[in-house]
Amino acid sequence: MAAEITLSPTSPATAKVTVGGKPGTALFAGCPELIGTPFAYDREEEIYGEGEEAEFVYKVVRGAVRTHKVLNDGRRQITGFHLPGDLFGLEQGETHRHTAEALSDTQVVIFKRRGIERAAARSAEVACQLWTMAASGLRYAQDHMLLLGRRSAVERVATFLMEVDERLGGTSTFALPMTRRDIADHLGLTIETVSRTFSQLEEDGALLRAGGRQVSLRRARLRRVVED
Amino acid sequence: MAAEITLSPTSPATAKVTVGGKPGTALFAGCPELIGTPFAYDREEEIYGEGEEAEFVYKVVRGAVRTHKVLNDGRRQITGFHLPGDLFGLEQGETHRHTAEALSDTQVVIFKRRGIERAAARSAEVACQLWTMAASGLRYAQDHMLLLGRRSAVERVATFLMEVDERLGGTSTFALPMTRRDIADHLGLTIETVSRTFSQLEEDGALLRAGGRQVSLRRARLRRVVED
DNA sequence: CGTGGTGTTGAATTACCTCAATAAGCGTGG
DNA sequence: CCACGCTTATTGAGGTAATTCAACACCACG
Repeated sequence: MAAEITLSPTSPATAKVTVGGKPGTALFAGCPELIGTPFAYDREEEIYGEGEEAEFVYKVVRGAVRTHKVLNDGRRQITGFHLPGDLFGLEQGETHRHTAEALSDTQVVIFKRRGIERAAARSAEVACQLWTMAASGLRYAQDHMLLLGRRSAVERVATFLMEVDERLGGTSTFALPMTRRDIADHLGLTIETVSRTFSQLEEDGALLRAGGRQVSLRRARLRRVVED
Repeated sequence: MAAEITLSPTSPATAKVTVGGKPGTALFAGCPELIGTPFAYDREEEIYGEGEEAEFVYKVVRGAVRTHKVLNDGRRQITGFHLPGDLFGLEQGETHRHTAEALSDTQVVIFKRRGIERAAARSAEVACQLWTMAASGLRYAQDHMLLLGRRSAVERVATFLMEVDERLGGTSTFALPMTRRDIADHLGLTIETVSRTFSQLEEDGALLRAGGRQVSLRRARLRRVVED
């Protein structure tokens, strides 16, 4: 499980890439020195561990990543899933506050944190972008606090499915990139409860399943489950 | 409960104050135009509501504030308590994403959000401070996600007590500034469970109580309850 | 002294968990 | 293409931590 792999991101990939964000809003705009290096991880490979020095910042190109925290007895809380286009691993402070692992074979582009910080110290525009990213992470975390603190199992799962759908393009038919365990550890439930809840939602006609991961949502019904 | 009070913070308090943060790290340093206006709220008074335009940013001077989110059926999650020295209400985006209310009679200093944003657009230093604040909020929220998703009632209450103690100065004897309901709604529990857990912790010798709010912690014991 | 808000305690209920068995995917190699 | 083994997912039965409902105690304040 804990694949102890030492990254040496300085050696590989010679092709450097300047990386923009979503069309229009280039990431770290106007900072030519902030170029990213492509990098890849295998399924279940650790990208960085909690407590390690935060040397890099990552942007998902293909695949998916989870970040989590663990208690010493193994209880785990997944704080976020990161899909193509998402940035993760951006800390201020010297160390990572959680662990990141690839859900599947994943390509990322990495940036040196120091470089970003130096750019932010000079450019108000870059610094504002960092603020924006932290703020949107904060919004997500606060919404999730409400979910974890006050919502029932069905509500959690329904909310989660709609969220993933949206982030995957909103086609309402897709393959979940994560296991039941990952979902459970994100929603503060057990795998069994997640599984049962999927079954229940299917019975209620709120979704269709094909082979575990593949789902097709009836969004209106799901929305009625969450109702707020 | 929902005291609908219209604030007109433009009219009152003539005494303007420039406000620094913790000693050494002045808040919005080097920005003389960012001065705060003192303002006060009564116990249980709403400071701003979810969805309202985010016109001001607030810094607690005396008293205490809670910020929360609600579901339409009334379930509530308190996302944070704000004690003297803390900043709250800082959004990026036009509207507040939660409601803020005074726990007790509270004095704050308010800043115009636009002013701060304008300063950030010009000064990398100010922008970096905004990033820092958002990032520390994010760290808190992520720790709290772990608590809400994976910890038992005793662990939640014990963690909470140690946190409040620390933020109040770490004397381990203090009066909780919030009700059982507030604590419950912060920890994702019911008032009864919080109450029972206090009793249990007292039996276990992890704390002493005097009249509901007043507590005296045996920190070593509490730490053993949380254990990690 | 009442009165209303706040906190505690008890008894019964329940949503979710734990333990355990079975089934369904899925990659590998014959 | 099927058999095999391994991982992942589903389902059932029983247990439990936390909730719900309800009664009572405690102040603070008129």
